[in-house]
Amino acid sequence: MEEKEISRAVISRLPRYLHYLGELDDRGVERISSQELSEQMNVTASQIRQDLNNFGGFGQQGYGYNVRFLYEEIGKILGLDKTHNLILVGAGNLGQALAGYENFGKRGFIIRGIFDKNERIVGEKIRNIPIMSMRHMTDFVKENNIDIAVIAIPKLAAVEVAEELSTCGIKAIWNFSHVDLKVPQHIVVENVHLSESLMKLSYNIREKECRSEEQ
Amino acid sequence: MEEKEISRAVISRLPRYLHYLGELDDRGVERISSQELSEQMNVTASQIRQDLNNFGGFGQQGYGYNVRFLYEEIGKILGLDKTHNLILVGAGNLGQALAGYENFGKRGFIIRGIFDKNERIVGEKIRNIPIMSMRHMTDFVKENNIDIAVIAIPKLAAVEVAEELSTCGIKAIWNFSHVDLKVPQHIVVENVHLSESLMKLSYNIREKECRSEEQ
DNA sequence: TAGATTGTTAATCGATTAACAATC
DNA sequence: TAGATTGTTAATCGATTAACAATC
Repeated sequence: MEEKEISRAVISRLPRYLHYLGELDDRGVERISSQELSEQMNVTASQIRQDLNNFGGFGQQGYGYNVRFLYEEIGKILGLDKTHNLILVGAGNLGQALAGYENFGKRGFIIRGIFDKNERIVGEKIRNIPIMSMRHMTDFVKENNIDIAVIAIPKLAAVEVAEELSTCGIKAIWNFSHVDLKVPQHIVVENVHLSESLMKLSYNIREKECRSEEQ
Repeated sequence: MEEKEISRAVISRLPRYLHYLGELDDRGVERISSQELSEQMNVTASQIRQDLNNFGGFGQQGYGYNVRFLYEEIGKILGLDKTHNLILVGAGNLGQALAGYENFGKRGFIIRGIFDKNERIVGEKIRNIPIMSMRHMTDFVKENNIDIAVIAIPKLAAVEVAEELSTCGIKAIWNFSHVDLKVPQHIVVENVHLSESLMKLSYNIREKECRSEEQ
């Protein structure tokens, strides 16, 4: 639909707009100006208007933005108006944590099946979702219209699983393993590298200490 | 130590350099040029050299970089040469997953205690780390030289906990709750907002579909 | 109509890439 | 010394901010 490619930076701010608009809506706020929103979110009003105008004019001069309307439009931009079928690969601690997240379901991300290489837990259920054998993963993906695979297994296994998934029509991989997966271009990969996040935190501690010592 | 502020973008690439250098070292590679590394990592050689030279000259003209040496220097920059004492707030699925991550310990991030508001599990242990009552959290932080608190609880509780933590000498918060915490300036906050990551993924699926339809 | 606030263009700022002199 | 590759300066590109005309 859209012509020009929209920058990563803009996209990564959309969920945060959605979040704040959702809260405003919950509090019964009907309209908001870019100025007000910018103060709450600690960004510039100009940035908000620029970001939104990548996707169209959602506001009205002299009025601002309708909170509910903007919330829903951003939801649509992010594809939250559609249901996504997920599988979860890896029923370890992290996998279980992800399976337990109720928010995902609310946003239309539904886990349809869990796969684990440990045959002893195959047949069990987590949150009423069956754990199945890895052998059946690709067939399950094909037969159940699965869009997204969540990879929550160690990195060596992750590389193999990503390869298998590449061949069976998956659209995206949400990767929690600490490795850069190589997949065909038509598959989207979104990485959550927790240890990288923790290292950034560590850097910032050190940096802040140095700074305060200087003074 | 360093004079000029180093940009977020640079910092967020350091863990990835570390990762690749670690793998090279494991494979016994002794030296590497920015050119070679750039090909493996899918970035420009120029960017690698620019990034590194924010922190000093780690290479040698005509030779390149010593893998082991660079690995350790980046580790130091990221503060991985020091041990960090952590507490984990929230012993739910996510908390347990985080407690189980052996990689963190290897990098010097040691979880010293777990806190949960569910008094029934207080006294139990996860990976040999005791679960304690929330009432004792601030004292524990003070007495055990805790630098980092990992917040893995729902957002309402998270806001309160962050406030408590602000008063007892914590240096940083690793925040997994879906809320922007407001803490004093001297405290570092690093957010892991999983639902935002999933929304970005969702956007990219939609975007890629539109693009392929166009052709 | 007057006031407010958007949408959008122009200016600025910062980050990335290219180029090359320095040097191992 | 010749070749390679860094460290660093300059050029380009992109993203953010400022400004303001359009318009509700």
